[in-house]
Amino acid sequence: MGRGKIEIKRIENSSNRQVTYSKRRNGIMKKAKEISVLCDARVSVIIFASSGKMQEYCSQSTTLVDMLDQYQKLSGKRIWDPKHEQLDNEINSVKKQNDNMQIELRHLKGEDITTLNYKDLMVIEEALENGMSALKAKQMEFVQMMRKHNEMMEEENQTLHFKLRQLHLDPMDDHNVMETQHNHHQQHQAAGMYSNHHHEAAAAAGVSSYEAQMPFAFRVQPMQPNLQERF
Amino acid sequence: MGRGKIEIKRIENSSNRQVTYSKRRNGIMKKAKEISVLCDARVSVIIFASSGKMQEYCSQSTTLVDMLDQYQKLSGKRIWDPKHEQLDNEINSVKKQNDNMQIELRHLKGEDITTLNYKDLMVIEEALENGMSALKAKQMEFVQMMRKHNEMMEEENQTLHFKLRQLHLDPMDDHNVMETQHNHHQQHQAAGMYSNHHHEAAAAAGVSSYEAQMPFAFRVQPMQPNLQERF
DNA sequence: AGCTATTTATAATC
DNA sequence: TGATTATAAATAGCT
Repeated sequence: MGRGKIEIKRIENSSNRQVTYSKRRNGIMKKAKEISVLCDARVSVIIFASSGKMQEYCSQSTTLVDMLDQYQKLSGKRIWDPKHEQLDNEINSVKKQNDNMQIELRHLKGEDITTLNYKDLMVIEEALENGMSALKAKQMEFVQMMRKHNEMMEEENQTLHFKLRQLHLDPMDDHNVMETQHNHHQQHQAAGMYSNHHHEAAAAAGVSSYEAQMPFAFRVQPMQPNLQERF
Repeated sequence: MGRGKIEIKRIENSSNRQVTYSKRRNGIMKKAKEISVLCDARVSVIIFASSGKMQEYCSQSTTLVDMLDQYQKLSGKRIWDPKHEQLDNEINSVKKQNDNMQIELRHLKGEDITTLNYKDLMVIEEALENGMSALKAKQMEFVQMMRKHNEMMEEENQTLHFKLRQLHLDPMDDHNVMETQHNHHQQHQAAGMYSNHHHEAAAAAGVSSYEAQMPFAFRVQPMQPNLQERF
């Protein structure tokens, strides 16, 4: 129905194809609307262009889901169920993984091990020992970081002491010294389990006893700001 | 397109309506096929007559389910049952659990701990220590079980030695003694890492040196049959 | 269901 | 793209 008759086969000219697609698609949609009105029918049309663009029509009186539900009933074909099955399988597989991990986790935490044989226990022991040694290595990193930090503080401390001694007659400075020493005690407590490492570091660095007992003194800004929040 | 023009509104004459439905339905299906061939399009048409009768068309190259899947993606509308959503949620929740467990597991194994802060490390350390101590307790159970078993063997051993001494002139018995001692050596090797525990146990029990060097002798049936397979 | 006069869709063209 | 138009196709009303 046009200036010339055409064969029903793929239109090779891509631009012609696009034009024809658009015209005929509109035609189909129009026909779908018409039949649904004229004949009281329910129609669903979904159409994808080769470009991937989609267009749909669904009669006013109904919804796609309703139609598909009825389609399933009448055709006996199952639209939803394969999808359900797929999801069910996925759930089961993931749950299985989950259970296995949970068991492994509980074993590593020393739970539910009463039924294990000796070989299983050996495997767990090895895992725990590996974990523990990696952990200790990481903890040691922190300790080293702390030591280094403290050493720097010691140096700064000494420098500041020296400068202070040169100005020891200024009463304003004396006042400051008292305040900073008060702060220092709070910090020392906050350092918690690492305060003793600090002393070791001081001893190892060969500083005097008096200076070793003055950690963190006179500090205003932390030299490694991010260090604090990691502890 | 017919002998007369018609208005697009419900055809009241039921038999006319039925005839028109049939003709136009065929027309739509034909058009659907044509556009899918001419323009390389994928088309799905589902149509229900007011009588309830259904007819469908779907392009050769595809399936209804595929089209609906793509429809969902492109339109964002949800076709699939609420049940699907439920399943999807379940999958996501289980996967999340899964991920968390995996992370915990890796941490306990000493993996991926470089980014952790000190508090996290302490938590892991505590878990590892708990696990280790539970493990050691369980291992100790095995050792105790083994000790007990060995003690019983020692007793049995002594008894049998005594009985054997009373019969020492019988040449048939002498022959038996040689055979059982041969067996005993094989068993001793098979005991593996626990052979030394056995000796300790024997020493702790206060048995004589000679008897301590004769473990598992003369045994025909294991006294705790299930013990074997747990090692 | 077929037929056919007529309307409608659309291929070619601008 | 969009409009036009000659022509093919669809189909309403009839049998």
